[in-house]
Amino acid sequence: MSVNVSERSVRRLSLYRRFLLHVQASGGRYLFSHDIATATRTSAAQVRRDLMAISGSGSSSRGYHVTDLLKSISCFLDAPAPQHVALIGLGNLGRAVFAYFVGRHPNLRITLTFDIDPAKTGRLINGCPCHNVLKLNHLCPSHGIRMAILTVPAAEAQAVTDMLVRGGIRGIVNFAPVTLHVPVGVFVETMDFSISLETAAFFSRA
Amino acid sequence: MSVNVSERSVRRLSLYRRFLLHVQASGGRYLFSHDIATATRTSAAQVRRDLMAISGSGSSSRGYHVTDLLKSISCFLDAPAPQHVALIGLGNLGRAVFAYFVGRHPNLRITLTFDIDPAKTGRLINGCPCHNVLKLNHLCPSHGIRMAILTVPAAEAQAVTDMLVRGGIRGIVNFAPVTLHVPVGVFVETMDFSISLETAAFFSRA
DNA sequence: TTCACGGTGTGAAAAAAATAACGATGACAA
DNA sequence: TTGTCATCGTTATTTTTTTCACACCGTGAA
Ligand SMILES: NC(=O)c1ccc[n+]([C@@H]2O[C@H](COP(=O)([O-])OP(=O)(O)OC[C@H]3O[C@@H](n4cnc5c(N)ncnc54)[C@H](O)[C@@H]3O)[C@@H](O)[C@H]2O)c1
Ligand SMILES: NC(=O)c1ccc[n+]([C@@H]2O[C@H](COP(=O)([O-])OP(=O)(O)OC[C@H]3O[C@@H](n4cnc5c(N)ncnc54)[C@H](O)[C@@H]3O)[C@@H](O)[C@H]2O)c1
Repeated sequence: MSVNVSERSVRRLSLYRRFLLHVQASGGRYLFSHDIATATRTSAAQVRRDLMAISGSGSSSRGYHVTDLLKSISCFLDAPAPQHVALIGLGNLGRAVFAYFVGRHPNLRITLTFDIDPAKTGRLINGCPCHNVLKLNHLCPSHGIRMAILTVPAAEAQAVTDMLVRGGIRGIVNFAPVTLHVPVGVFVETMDFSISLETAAFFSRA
Repeated sequence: MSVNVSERSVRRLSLYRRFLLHVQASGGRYLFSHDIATATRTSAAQVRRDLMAISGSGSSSRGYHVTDLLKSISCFLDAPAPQHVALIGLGNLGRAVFAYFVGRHPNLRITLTFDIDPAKTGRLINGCPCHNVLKLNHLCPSHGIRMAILTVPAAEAQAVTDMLVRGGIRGIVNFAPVTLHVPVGVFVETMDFSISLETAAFFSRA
């Protein structure tokens, strides 16, 4: 399934899908590769190449059929059944992310949250139970959770990551400004605001 | 200054710096390229190559002198004087980002904020004035602001971006889940939570 | 002193990614 | 029908990025 498709390509496919959903919502039926390209800031050749990899086929005269293409991309990107996600750390950012998340990702579902603060554990957050982080090892496997969103303080992030890995998590979206160390086979995506900021600062002067 | 240094290299240099600051704080004095490499999940050759580009030189017996290297990297990455930054959109995320930002980036300073909600404009947020977004065109140039952090709803992001560009902004860190269109010479870094999430979801199954 | 060792700096090689090129296809106008 | 045209799918080429390889250097032991 994931054979021969690079990380960058997956990221672009996800972008294409978002654009296609907008087009579909506003009634568009067909798109050319260069339409998708300009909307997502890439090249027509790149779009065709990415779509080739997932065998989303278009017609040379009308282009790509929006709904069909959406189906192809979603079939490729999404798991057959919704994936369960754990959220660790219900501070400012964790709660904001949870609120943002809800309703936006039909194929992903935050089913458990964890914190270490007794004021937060044992309650429901957005209708979702919050457990003590020590139960992570136990609860993630039993709930079939393979993905986590990490919004704990930087100093705690590696320790929590180790727990997540032991609990069988294979994909982590990390908001803490640290480089996480994980075994091969575990995917980490760090949303590093500081690095992005410094990078933008640098190139704003270039 | 920025000649011959790729975006990826800048990003890594920023990571190296963060690690070096930790090492410095805990009293470390020298590091080998492979130390930096393992800490930042890259290779020793990559580290040496990146550092070569900014002429941060090390000794073959002791490695790199932490403080000297920090100086070299900071001299390369940072502007001679602190850069001024505007923050647009003081909702949940905007306020969280502002709080996070404070004290963390000595060489960057959020000097103005903007919103469209009359309940927010005209006040001080963290001691920083919040103006109506319509004044953006006028105030950014007069305050020497060349960078912006964008935390407005997705539907507003492009319109606000257009204002920012007209106001002379050259670097944008965008949190809205949209692909922004800007003229060449303007750098956009989109912190795209949805795309990162979907990418992690994909590779957690790979 | 002399040698072995482990590291740096850097050109060469390899790998990965993006771009360009081009035959094939179908729509449409003449 | 026939020719033109724009776009697709795919292969080839170019560019970018990473990794490899190795000469050279400073240190410490013999
Ligand atoms: N706030 C932002 O805008 C922002 C921006 C970028 C990055 N970040 C990063 O995101 C992370 C969270 O930021 P925040 O502002 O929400 O911080 P916060 O202090 O508000 O929240 C942290 C939460 O994690 C919990 N926690 C602490 N240790 C834990 C552990 N071992 N296990 C489980 N839960 C634990 C705390 O109880 C708290 O609820 C930090 O790493 C921060 O650097 C935040
Ligand atoms: N909350 C999250 O965790 C999260 C995560 C990822 C991405 N995002 C994105 O970040 C952005 C902000 O999210 P939020 O949760 O803070 O939303 P929010 O609605 O709480 O805040 C948006 C703010 O922008 C202001 N605003 C609206 N239109 C404006 C305009 N034209 N000019 C200036 N200001 C304007 C509003 O008054 C409000 O203060 C959204 O694009 C969202 O998709 C949020």
